[in-house]
Amino acid sequence: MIIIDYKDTRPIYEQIVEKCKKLILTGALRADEQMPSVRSLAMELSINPNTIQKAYAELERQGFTYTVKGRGSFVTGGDGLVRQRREECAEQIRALVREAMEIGVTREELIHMIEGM
Amino acid sequence: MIIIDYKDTRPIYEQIVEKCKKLILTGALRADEQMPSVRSLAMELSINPNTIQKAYAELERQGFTYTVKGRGSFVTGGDGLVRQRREECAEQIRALVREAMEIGVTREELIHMIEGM
DNA sequence: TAACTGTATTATCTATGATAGTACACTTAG
DNA sequence: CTAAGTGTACTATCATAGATAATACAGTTA
Repeated sequence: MIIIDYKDTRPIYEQIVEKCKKLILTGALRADEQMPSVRSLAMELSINPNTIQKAYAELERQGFTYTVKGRGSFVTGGDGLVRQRREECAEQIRALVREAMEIGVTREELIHMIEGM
Repeated sequence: MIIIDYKDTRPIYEQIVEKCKKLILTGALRADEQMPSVRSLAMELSINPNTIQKAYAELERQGFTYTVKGRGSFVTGGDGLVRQRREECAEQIRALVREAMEIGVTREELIHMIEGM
């Protein structure tokens, strides 16, 4: 289920891309499963089809989906995406940890925080 | 030193706010130290003074600086800011860790990663 | 064939960011 | 006191990105 947050400053198509990526990575949308059609999703979210198309084009560009003209958009198979996302996650965490350390947070505090989750 | 990245999609004033916050939190700009004047910084970065003013207003709104009319803008003292930023950092890390775990990364892997930094 | 897919194009509207120019009140060095 | 420096406020204008609107076309499939 996709919900648009109109208070969010980020553009709608970007929110859709991010939400779809999460659904795919968590397995909510399975490999080779068909994505909702451009028009139906636009109708469902009460937004313009062009906005959905922009989101879908970006998803395909990033390798999360593939499209067959006349048939629809489908979720890319394989776990390469998950591995890729893991690396991205790791890099983001590293960057934040670096920043935290710069202002005096210790390794121990961070580890303790993660252990307590 | 502040450098504007024109490839960055974020607005200039936002980049300036973020950079100043980092300089303050890391101690590069010390408490009660005077910030560059709106006009001089605008000149230095070759951008409009209004853009600097917008960034400075935001910095003050977030409590990072205080201003005295006719004198200038100054860095806020105290370590309340650092504590606040620590909390923000922690929350961001928690969110990322949650996401990482959703796609199968284990606590142990994360902790090992941090220990190795 | 009809109804569905994705894709492409053009035009328009809106909001945001940035610029430009000016003005005013305050502080301070001279 | 004056001049030059501060922050602040305001209006107008421009550029761009995001979103909408309305069509149109090619491919697929029941």
